[in-house]
Amino acid sequence: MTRDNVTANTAWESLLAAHAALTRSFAAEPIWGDLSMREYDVLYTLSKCPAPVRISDLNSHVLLSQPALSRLVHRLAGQGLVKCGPDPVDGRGVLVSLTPAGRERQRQIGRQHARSVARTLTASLSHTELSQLTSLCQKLHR
Amino acid sequence: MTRDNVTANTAWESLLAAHAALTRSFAAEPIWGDLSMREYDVLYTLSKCPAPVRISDLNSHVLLSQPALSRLVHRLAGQGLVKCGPDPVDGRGVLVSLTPAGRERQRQIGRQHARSVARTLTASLSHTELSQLTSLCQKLHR
DNA sequence: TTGTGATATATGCAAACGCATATATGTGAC
DNA sequence: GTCACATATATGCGTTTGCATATATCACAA
Repeated sequence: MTRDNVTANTAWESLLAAHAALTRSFAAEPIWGDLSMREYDVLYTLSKCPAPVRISDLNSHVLLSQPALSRLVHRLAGQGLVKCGPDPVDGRGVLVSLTPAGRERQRQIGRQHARSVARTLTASLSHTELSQLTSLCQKLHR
Repeated sequence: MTRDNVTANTAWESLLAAHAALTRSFAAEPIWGDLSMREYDVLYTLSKCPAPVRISDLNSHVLLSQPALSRLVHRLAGQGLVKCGPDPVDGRGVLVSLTPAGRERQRQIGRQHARSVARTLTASLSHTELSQLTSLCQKLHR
């Protein structure tokens, strides 16, 4: 294996380790109520969408199989946090959007989670380093 | 929210997105056989340990609850890929290690996976950038 | 040495997941 | 229009997960 390949694999392993450690740390925060982090992730994704989104579009943001996401969305709908409606343009699609209750719940959790993320990451990295990390990760998923 | 906090949250979101996209891409490779990526992850972690490891030590490397990891390890033992033995020093502990078959299986999958990781990451980042990413991620989980 | 609390792993059980596939709708060739 | 194929979501089902808790062992004080 070439040196570059070793470097690439080391980088991936570091990213995995950082992801696991930080995720575990955030999951331990007592801010999630009766939601799982995955459910919150969907609420968060929806909160950044100006218009209703198809389940398949959501699926490209969430690391979950299509059936699992479909059921997750319907669970959230059952709790009144999202609304599922037909897509007028494509009868196969389902358009998902936050209800007011869902938006409120996302904001409430998101406020605390954002604080926690900021506290943890700024404890390890400078402003410049955080920007570098963002830039590198963005290059990675294109 | 301060500028630094926004930067930290942006960085975390980028890392999450990169992790999800790359994980999905690697999972799609037809190299895993009858193992899940989580099961491979345990084999890989074991392959880097010179001596048998306790389940609780494994658990700090794998993002999985203790009962789930315990059952995963016993599944792997049932397939003859790992060996579980008592810890002579601490009767509560279970020491886990790769069997020859497990080591062989890890190597076989690992070879192909490492190639795939290298191909994907070097396509997006230079050698220098990969080193920077490693350094930043390592700082993150301390 | 016995009791008390901590730690390592295992187990019962309901919930959630992934895979395969069904259903419904869209798209384009003929 | 209709047939064949592609796409979006849903459902059946066996497996895996997490939570709560049980069990076994350790550490150490009385």
